[in-house]
Amino acid sequence: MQLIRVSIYEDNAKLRDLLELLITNAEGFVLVGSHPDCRSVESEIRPDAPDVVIMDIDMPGRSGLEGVRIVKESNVNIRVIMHTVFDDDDKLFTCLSNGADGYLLKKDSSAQLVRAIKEVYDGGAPMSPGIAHRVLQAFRQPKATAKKEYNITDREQQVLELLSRGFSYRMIGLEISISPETVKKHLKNIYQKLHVQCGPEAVAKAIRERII
Amino acid sequence: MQLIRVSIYEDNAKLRDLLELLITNAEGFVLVGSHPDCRSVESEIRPDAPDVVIMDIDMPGRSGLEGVRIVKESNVNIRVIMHTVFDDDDKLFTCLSNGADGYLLKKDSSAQLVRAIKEVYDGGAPMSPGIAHRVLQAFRQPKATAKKEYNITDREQQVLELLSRGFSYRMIGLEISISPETVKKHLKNIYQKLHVQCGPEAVAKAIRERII
DNA sequence: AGAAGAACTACCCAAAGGGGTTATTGTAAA
DNA sequence: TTTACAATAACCCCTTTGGGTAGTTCTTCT
Repeated sequence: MQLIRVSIYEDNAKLRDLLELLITNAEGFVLVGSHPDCRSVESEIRPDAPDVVIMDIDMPGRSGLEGVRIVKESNVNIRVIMHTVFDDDDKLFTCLSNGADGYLLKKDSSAQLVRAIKEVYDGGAPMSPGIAHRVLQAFRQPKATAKKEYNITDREQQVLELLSRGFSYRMIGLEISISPETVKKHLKNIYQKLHVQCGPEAVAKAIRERII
Repeated sequence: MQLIRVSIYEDNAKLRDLLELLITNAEGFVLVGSHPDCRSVESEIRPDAPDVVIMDIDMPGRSGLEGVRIVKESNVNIRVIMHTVFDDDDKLFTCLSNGADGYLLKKDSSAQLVRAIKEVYDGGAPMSPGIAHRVLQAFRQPKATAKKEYNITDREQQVLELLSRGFSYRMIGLEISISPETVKKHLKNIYQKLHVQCGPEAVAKAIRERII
């Protein structure tokens, strides 16, 4: 069986030593790199040639948020597991959009970390339970929530939707068989309800709040 | 320790029996319901009062896609684990947006299912490795991809971004210190490149294609 | 029964948007 | 060195947008 090549990025020397020990002694792994920060990731990643990178987020000079992006840009096949104390949404989703393949909290056990490395190597996406839950929650449709929040009526939503598809007031009126003046009135109400000034801003807000 | 109340929705009688047996014999669980389809979820969910629901997707009459939505509408605190042979993206993401808390494939082992029930009850989000990977991939930013696709320049992107925030041509010009006429010129080019007719449509497309 | 609000229409008017055209400058690729 | 194109700016001209105001009808809630 092929050994899994693991590289570590972790600024805390004690924890880094611990991780080194863990990887070195675990069955099936070989430690190919261990670095205190991401300042030279670009030049380290080629000689290390890891299969899996364990990446802390909070490091001096250059954070793991950038680190994961750079590693993934150099080679998408390298799996990156974030390993951090942070569990705030901002950092989490930044990591994910930058290409992280897993997200573990430092409070998780060594055994879990070892399992996670195997899992990510096999094409999985290991996450701490709470993290996984937050990720799934991001897919939940607030649905009518935002629409209700702003008191947008069905008709207003329909007008907004047509506006976002490039229809002029006149065309919207023809499409849903009302006067362009009424279309205008609906939009005036929409702008008030969404607290925006104009069409483009309304469309942007409506899309971002999932109203349309 | 509190027993975890589990309810099953599975049309295959053999598998349903197997699941019943599994739940009944596993430590810490109590089986409170077992149904061959979702046709009467609304009326079953109250008397069953489950903590966790195991839900197949492909069932006669009403699919688990609707099932999970209905369960979650009745009570968001009930955790729902999808349990299916399907692993196509469409069904997966429909489940998630309908509120599923976990997603296991039937090829996974009984032990994994038992672990998953405990995990979801504790606020986690158990997923088969391949599923978790697909979920994370959905967060990956195509980033500059769409921008490149349409040949949108940095300046054009910047103008578009300000437009989406409700700035008029004049205000955009003041903001980035160029003439409003130049702003107009940039937008004319943007509309051509994005194949749209007007501001609202451009903003809608730019957001949906992740250009801004 | 009365109040509230959604949906509808209309008019005035000023500001903004958007198509077409032309032209200069700087930078980067061929 | 030519060529291409991003970024800049300006002009004409017409359409569209959006604020203000005022009013009708219909449904729904109290």
